[in-house]
Amino acid sequence: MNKYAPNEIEPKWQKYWEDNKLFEVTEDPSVKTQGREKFYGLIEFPYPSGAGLHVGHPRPFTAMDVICRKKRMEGKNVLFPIGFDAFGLPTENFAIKTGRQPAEVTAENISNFTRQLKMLGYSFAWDRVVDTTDPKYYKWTQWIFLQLFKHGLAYKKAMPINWCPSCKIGLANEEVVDGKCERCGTVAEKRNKEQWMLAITKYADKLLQGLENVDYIPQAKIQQQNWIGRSEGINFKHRVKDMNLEFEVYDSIPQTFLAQTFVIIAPEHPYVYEMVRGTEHEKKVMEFVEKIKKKKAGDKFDIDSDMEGIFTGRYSENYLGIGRDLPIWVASFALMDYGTGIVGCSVHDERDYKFAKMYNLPLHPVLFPKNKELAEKVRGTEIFYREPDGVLEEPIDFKGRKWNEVRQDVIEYIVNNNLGKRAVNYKLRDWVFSRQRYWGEPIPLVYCENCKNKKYHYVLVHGYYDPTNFAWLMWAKNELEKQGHTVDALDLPNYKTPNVNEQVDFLLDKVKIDENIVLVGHSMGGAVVMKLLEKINKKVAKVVFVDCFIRPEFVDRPRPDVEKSCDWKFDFKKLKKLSDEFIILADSSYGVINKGQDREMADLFNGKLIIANPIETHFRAKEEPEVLKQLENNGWISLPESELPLELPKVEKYEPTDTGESPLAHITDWINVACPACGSPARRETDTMPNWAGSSWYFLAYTMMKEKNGEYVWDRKKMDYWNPVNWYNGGMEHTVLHLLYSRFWNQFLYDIGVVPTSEPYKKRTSHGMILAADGEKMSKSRGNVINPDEMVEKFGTDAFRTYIMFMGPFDQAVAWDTNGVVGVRRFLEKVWTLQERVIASGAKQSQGIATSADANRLPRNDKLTTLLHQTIKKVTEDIEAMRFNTAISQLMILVNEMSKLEVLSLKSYGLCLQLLSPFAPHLCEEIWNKLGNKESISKSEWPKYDPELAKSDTFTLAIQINGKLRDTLELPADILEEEVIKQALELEKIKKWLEDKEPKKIIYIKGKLLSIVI
RNA sequence: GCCCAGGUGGUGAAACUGGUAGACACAAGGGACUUAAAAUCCCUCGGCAGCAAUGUCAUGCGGGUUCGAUUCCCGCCUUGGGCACCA
Repeated sequence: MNKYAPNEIEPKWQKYWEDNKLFEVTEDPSVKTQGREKFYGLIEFPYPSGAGLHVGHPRPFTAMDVICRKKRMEGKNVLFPIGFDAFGLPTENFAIKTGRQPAEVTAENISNFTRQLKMLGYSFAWDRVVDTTDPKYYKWTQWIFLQLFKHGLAYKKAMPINWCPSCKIGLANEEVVDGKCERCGTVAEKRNKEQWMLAITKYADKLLQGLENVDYIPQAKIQQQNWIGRSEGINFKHRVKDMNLEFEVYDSIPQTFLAQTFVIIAPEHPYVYEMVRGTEHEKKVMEFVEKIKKKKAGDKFDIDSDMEGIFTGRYSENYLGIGRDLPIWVASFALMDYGTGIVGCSVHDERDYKFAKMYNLPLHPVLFPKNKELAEKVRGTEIFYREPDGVLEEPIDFKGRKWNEVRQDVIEYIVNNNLGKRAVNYKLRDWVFSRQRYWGEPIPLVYCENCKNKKYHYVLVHGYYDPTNFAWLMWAKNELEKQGHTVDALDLPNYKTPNVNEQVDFLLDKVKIDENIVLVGHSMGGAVVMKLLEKINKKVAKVVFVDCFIRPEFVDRPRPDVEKSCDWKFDFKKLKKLSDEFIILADSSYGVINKGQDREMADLFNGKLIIANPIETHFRAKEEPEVLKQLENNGWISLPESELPLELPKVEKYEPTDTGESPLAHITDWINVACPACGSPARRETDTMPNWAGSSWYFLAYTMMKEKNGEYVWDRKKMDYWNPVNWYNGGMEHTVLHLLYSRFWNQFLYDIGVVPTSEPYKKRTSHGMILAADGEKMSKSRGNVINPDEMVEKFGTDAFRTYIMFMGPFDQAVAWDTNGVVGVRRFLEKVWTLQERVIASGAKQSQGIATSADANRLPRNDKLTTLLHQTIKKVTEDIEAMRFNTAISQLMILVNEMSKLEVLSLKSYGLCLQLLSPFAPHLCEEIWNKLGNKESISKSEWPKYDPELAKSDTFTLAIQINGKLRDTLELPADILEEEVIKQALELEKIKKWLEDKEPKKIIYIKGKLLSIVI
């Protein structure tokens, strides 16, 4: 027998796998995959840093490799891909320092990572490798962004960024240490900059609901839910005394509404100035506002310890009609972007309480009024009542009633009595998508002044029973006219008993239709717009449908007049060609038009679907800003899809410009382009996308068809076969943001019909970090990084992999211990040495080895057979549950037992190798081959255990007296309870402990324990 | 501060669903083989008391539920992850 030489056998088998394309897979059901279930295992693709792979990476990679190797042996068609998430700060900062091209550095890093990953023997489908910085890849990242833009989910907003006045560069949060620039130590400032935002908040509910049907580890689900932070509360209406000003106050704990004694408003709120303008309070209040704004802009602002406020001099008049006026304060801890930016305060909130104490504001510890109606409804009301102005010091006794029951009752009461209306709020904020950096995907948009200033003629068409002065039409007309457009918003004839054709003729008579027209229909007005278009058959600039329908089906009540108003037959093929832009605006509450018609219309027109939260159901309010937003043109024009990818141009300097724009702003040839819409001079967007972008859809890229030239083709058939991902493992540090962002993109892509499922990942698990030997995080600066190259060189890949799986529970952080690798290497040596005993058994090497079917033919009543079957069971179950450490310890127990035997059957040894092969694939391939098998062990069938053979025929009974272990007893497995008790009570030790006392109670846990109480 | 997850021998840890706490390894000590070393094999290995049998304490700390708690409940201490421009 040769010595175990991993450095010889490992490269040999890696080459064999690669040459034979063993882990490349096809999704063509007609070829190899017939009748086989697919399995898509995914790991978070690495960021190819210059430092190379460190031992933290292999933990999740090895885990998923073990799972995938096992699934393959179980007969699944397994896709296990790999790629590189290569855009981002570290490479860019390296480029700035060294003056090298980021693309060049990235290519080097990727090639080093590839070498290391191959060295570790992973069964990756290397033919599908992706690189987010490859223009062929980011073509689709840009394409997805354009879809988001076209569907109204990308918008610009002024947001503060960190800015170093000395380096003249925008800083990432990470680069600001103690409020100072990481590189030069200058105090960082905040600067306001227009940024592209993605409206992830519009998906808040979907992202929440989607969690119900996925199998994520509980922490991940909870973290996602908490991050989205949905709360259902009440918006209370307030009126400012002596002013014509009303506002709404959002309260997520409306149970306490009557205890409110003051109102606070966020310093940034525009109403603050309104309220104090021209009063004696103006100067002081506005100074305070400025001070807080500055404080908040700094890094150190702490919402709780920096609490302060100032009285505005204003009162909320006759609060909720109960005859009390509440003082209105501006306070540092009121947040503009949560709720309405105005908070009603009571003693029941810790912050409010602290604030009230600080400024000596009155407190009413009243939960409910002595209101007869409510008292009857909420049984036991009096127990919640306290005298006004008495400060509540002790907790409230709810006498068994649950907070939530009380809450629902109170909410109902408030709504029924018109004191406020239901409102939902989320903690989730929109996603800041712009980066003023070089090394990211360019945002494929162009800003065109000419398009922005272009004037249109708007035709606003109202619906059934909606005189124009009731809905938003007159308001929108006014707003659009202010912007210099011309508008027709006419009252249609006979709108109470409408005839669509009559209305169309009426409009044709009054309005000249040409390419400069924007048609806007509200509700039934949509039908008028469609019939009008059909009749004139001329192209218009834009068509907007505001909660329209193509069939008169209603959610709330039937409308026979509407049903009769036209034939409800439209030529969508023809209509579709009559404008380049169709916008379908739907009411998210679906209070009038049923869900589904919006999607259908968007499909029929190939239009942009926007699901909005109108101020009133069905957009009945006088002012609907979302409608106006869709009508306005902000000058941002998307590149035609055919011009993608928009490639990153090469630049000389990677530093941003002094103005805070990205380095791309230096390149005038690149920036100045002809507007794709009108041809006049326009400017490209110079911001790039964040690192999150490329990683928000990479799991789809793996399943896209990649052509010989590396071009990706969005092939639905292939995507439908592989998606969703069956099992996604990643770090806990990614369970909030990355997971949420990629779920958002996937849900959006599902909504526009280009991916098969709304949720991208069926199952999500997480691994713990590998720490350095000193228990600290591994980092270059600490100098405690362990390099896998060195480990593989010393101990071999198999020992390295097996140790990583053995070192501790997979989901917890563990410190690296090189000594531990020694122990595992010893174990593998033992496995290798066992070959001798197989040969000694007389088995011929040529005869081949056991398959799982043969396992049942192992001798019965043999201790090793029982252990072998127990091991098959345990290893199979443990891998599935990611309990790799105990799977390996079980294999160690098996191998220790085998080592004690003089002769080992070929069958037993073969089974042992199969079970070990996912962890130590090279070693097992080598021995498997030496034993005479022609095919790779990965092609063999995963062993199955026989439950009968896995059972032992005896067990050890533990005997407790008063909960303490006093003796044990070896008994046959099938013994009856009476016999157990009889035998136990006869034991000398037990007799001694009982001292002739009669047991009060005897509890028998079958096959385990007997508990005697005296 | 807020959200999430941990805390068991000298070390990494194990313990199914509330049922013998410390499996499997590492380190350490002792022994066998060897001229010697490496490798391998055997033994010991949570604390305290005891020659031993055995007893007793012990799963971050304090309480509770239970015949029985590392496991469930309440309070506290502590370590790690995330907190929106690191990825």
